[in-house]
Amino acid sequence: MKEYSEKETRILDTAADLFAKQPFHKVLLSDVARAASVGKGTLYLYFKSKEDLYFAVLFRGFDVLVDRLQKILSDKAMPPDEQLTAVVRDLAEHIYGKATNVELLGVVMTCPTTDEWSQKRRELWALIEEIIRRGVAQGVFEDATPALTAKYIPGLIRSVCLFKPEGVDIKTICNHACDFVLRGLKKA
Amino acid sequence: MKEYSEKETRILDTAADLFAKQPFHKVLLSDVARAASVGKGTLYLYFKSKEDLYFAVLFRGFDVLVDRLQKILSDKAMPPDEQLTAVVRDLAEHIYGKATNVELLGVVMTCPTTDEWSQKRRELWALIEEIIRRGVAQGVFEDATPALTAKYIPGLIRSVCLFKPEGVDIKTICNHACDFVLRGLKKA
Amino acid sequence: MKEYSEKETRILDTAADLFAKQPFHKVLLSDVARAASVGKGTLYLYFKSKEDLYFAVLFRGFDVLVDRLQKILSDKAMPPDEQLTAVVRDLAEHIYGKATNVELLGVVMTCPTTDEWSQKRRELWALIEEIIRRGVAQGVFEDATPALTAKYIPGLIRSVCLFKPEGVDIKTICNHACDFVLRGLKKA
Amino acid sequence: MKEYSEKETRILDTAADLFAKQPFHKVLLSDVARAASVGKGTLYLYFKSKEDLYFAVLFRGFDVLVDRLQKILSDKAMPPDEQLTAVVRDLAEHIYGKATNVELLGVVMTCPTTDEWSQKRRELWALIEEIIRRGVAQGVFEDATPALTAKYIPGLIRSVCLFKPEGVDIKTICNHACDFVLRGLKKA
DNA sequence: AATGAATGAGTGTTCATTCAT
DNA sequence: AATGAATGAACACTCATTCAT
Repeated sequence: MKEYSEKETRILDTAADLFAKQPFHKVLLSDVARAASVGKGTLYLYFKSKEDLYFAVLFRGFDVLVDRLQKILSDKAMPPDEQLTAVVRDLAEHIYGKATNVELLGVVMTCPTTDEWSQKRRELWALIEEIIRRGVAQGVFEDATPALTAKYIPGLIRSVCLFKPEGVDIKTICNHACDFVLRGLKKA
Repeated sequence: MKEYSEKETRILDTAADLFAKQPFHKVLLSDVARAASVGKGTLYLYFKSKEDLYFAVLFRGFDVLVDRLQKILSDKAMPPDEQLTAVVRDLAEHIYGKATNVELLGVVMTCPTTDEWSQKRRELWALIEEIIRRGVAQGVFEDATPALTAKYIPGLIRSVCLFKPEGVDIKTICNHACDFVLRGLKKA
Repeated sequence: MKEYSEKETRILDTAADLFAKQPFHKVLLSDVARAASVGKGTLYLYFKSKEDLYFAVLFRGFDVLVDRLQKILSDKAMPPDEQLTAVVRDLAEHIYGKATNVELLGVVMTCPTTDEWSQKRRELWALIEEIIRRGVAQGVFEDATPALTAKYIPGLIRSVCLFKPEGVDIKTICNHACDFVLRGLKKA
Repeated sequence: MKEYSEKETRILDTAADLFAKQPFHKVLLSDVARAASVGKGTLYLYFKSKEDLYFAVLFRGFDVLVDRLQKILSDKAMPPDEQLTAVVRDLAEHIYGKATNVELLGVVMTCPTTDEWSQKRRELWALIEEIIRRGVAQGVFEDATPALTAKYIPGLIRSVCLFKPEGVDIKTICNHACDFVLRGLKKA
């Protein structure tokens, strides 16, 4: 997990909030500065450019998410299907909780091509793949291509959150998404 | 299906191309005009603003897509699981084929709130829901909430396309996505 | 008096109306065209440019005004003080009646330097000067510099109209302006 | 009197100069910026828009003028006819001195309807009216409607300046204008 | 003669970025 | 380190003018 100073954190929080509400080009750095209670120049002490700030926001969100999921995986006592359920639930809650994070999972997977990003992406996929493999090994799951399946589960969750019908609450959504994923994996 | 004049079509094609390659704020209207071989002012004869043009591009892509899928649905002789497979495959190929279309399904579902858009969104969902319902009626599918499932299938496809691992070709992707969706629906 | 074709007249009327309501740069030729029920291109059949149209509007108004006043002057039976009263009254009513004409008398006197304009300006001044001179000759007026006085009487009227206090009607305004002018001229 | 920062003053001076030489739509903000030795963006730190700058220029000129005239009024020792002469002379010199100021008195009285403007206008009129009233009280002037007379004296001066014949100098103009005004007011 | 779709030079305005304090 | 006034490159958008019909 990357570390951030107190001021960096405040800036990132503010920016995350604003980028979540509007597209990139409608977010003004002066708004970010004002909302974060720092001078406009201060932003440039921490981030090279507007784009740099944008990606920093996304990366931090992604980093936090992956870290959380890794904690689930490390609980070796939990059976794979429960782990997967927990991961799905956590992904859903995380995305659902902060509007930024919806956009996040959309861009995150494609745009930035630095090592930092590739690595983090691989961590997420590896983590899900690992759960599926364990499930297959234990005879709970059936999946010929766990690597592939792992890759679109995050997107599936994102979709479920984005396209949820009005009036359906987060619990219901989670349950349905879990069912859907598990039905696609559980051994007959 | 909305109709477009020859010149409108040329502008939309050009803009679609450019918006696919760069984010909104990096696309210049002067570039669009030059590439479409029209004067800059001409853009404004057909579209109120840059944003208007952007959404028009997205809408047209969406419109085309939905229209194509409706043709599949109207073939009453085709069994529901084949219809769903065809829809998934078509969605995947459409998205995969043009970079704009990836962005499309992301934005399309959330941003614009005009009647035109809501209506088109509903058409897409209704269409998929209808296939699932037929499948359930014929005892091929099992799904307690077809309306909900219908809502995230498009997102699922998008994810599969976005997150596809390097070097895997479109056919494989489609097949896997179809399997996944069908396993989630087929009656045991 | 310059002659204008039926269509030219319609364009000038419309333009006069619009230029009266807004400053030059806020009047669009497309608005003029629409309001005059002619094509935009048609304007250019009659006027070389936007500026040309603008000055044509002003000139016509000026021309009409001067022509009307000359009719007063030509009535040799009328005593000079009555003539002056009539001139003042006519100027006031003319300006008051159409908003364009207020602006008109402001610009008219300074801007255009063509022969056509200089000539028309001189006609107006000559006409008033002539009345004053007659008055002086008949011992009704007293004025050492009738040429100078003639030059600012039109402006005075304009001021009276522009700066009239709310709720005072045109008749009152005219009377007051007449009094003021006559007091400045009448022999003690 | 409104206060202006050093930079604001420089911008206003420059703009006043340019607006005096050309009509509004021919003055480019980039020219104003260059001539004032500031960045184009700086203009927008002080003025909301081009129009705002324009009116600010006019207002400052008006403000300066009224302030100067109020100094004349406050000299209680000066008899009313001398005060009026001084006011007329000052108005004339002010207008005559800067081309902007001609435009100024034309627009100033009608266009802007903000409180700031109405108030300043009222100050000017009140000031002249007060002089007339004093004159009437002292038996020097005769005027049934001082409020009305006050309203068109500024316009009269403007006319005298605008319509002055070629080759007549400012002194002569002033004298004539003073005579004219005083003849209209002096008790027989 | 009449039109109005098409044009693109021209301009007001914005906003990321810098730098003197 | 922190600031925010100043900047000017960059861009969306306008609108007088043209010209094919």
